[in-house]
Amino acid sequence: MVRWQPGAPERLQKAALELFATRGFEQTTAAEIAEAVGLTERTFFRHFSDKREVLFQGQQVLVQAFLDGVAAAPPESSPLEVVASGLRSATSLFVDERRAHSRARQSVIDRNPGLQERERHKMTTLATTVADALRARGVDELAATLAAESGVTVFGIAFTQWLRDGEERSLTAIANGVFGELLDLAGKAGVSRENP
Amino acid sequence: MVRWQPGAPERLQKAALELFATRGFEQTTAAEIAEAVGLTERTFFRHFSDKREVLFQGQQVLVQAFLDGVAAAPPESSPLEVVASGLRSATSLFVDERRAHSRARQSVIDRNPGLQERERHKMTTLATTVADALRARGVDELAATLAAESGVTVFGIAFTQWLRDGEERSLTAIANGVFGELLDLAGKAGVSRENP
DNA sequence: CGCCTTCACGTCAGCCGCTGTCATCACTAG
DNA sequence: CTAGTGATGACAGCGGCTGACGTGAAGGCG
Repeated sequence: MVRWQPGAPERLQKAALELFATRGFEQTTAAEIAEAVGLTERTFFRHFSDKREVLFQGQQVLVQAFLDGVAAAPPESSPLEVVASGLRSATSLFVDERRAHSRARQSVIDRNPGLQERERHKMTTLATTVADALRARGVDELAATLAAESGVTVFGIAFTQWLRDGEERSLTAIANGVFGELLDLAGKAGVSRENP
Repeated sequence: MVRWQPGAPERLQKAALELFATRGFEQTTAAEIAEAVGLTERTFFRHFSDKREVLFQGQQVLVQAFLDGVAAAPPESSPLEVVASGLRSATSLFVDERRAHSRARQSVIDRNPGLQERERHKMTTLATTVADALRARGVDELAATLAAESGVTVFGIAFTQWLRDGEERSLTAIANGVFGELLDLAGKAGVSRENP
């Protein structure tokens, strides 16, 4: 006789998403989530540092994918080219089968300011980590920060588009387009700066 | 005989910053802040929606300044040029006399993850507002979002540099340099994209 | 002058997020 | 068989935050 069912964190995450989707985030207590899978509130907080985190655990694989892409870039690449490589690696994680789940999750986040705060925080963490990786490649601090932040911005915009109703392109394709648009915008502003 | 001293929100903000700086954010209760200025915890939460907000009220003037700069840009400007105009307007708010206060405030924020989350959230709000202003000028959504987000990123990086020890340039000058570096980075990535 | 409304605040009760502490008990190494 | 190990339960407690209600000074108005 097993004393506990395995996979407590995963079960909690699943139950939390379902409850948040139906009742709303604030109307769901941590104790209710725990009870839904036969655990106690105290155990919930042993697996997740706070109530919001139950929706964000798993972002580490995204960070790692981005980093892998950065590492895969040729040594002579410019900072933004390195970031683009990370972007391709990170976006390739989000295959089409994950779109429905991502939509449900994002819908919950979009309805709660506190969750949006946490999401931005995670993106910032990602940007900081990527910037560190760039500096480790020899990129100076300002360029590294700018390139990393821009890459994460592109990811965020592309991800939002990926979840839109009717969107069928892959996240990688969308991100590539957004990245190109960014270069385009900078190009337009750049020429007018050179010829004022 | 006046029943209450005027300027309760300002007094609370001042006391909060001082207490946060000495004891730390988490070690300071809302009741203590209120008591320090002769008020109750309940009144604290009447002026600030939550404990963190006491450090962020006042960001509205920054948003407005950014918007004013956007509105002041010539109609034929490219999206990033419009954003650069907003950037100049926003950064001009931070005169040298404010540097000490900004440093103290930032020091408190940098020591608490929850406050960092809130700060990022405020920056995102700013970016969204600027993007709306750009779209109102006829910029398409993707370009508006990218340009606004890039502008806020530049602001954030420049602001951090402005607060560094030994830094003596104006925030506007720093932001202008960071903005130029962004265009430069994009230029380098752009040419290699055209000639792969 | 008296009355009445407004408005900023106080008081109180209470929920919930989150934490420290200690006990419990299947499982495992020896 | 015994001594951990590790995930969980039970419980007490603090602090953030809210709703409801009361209170008194300031100001408008007849």
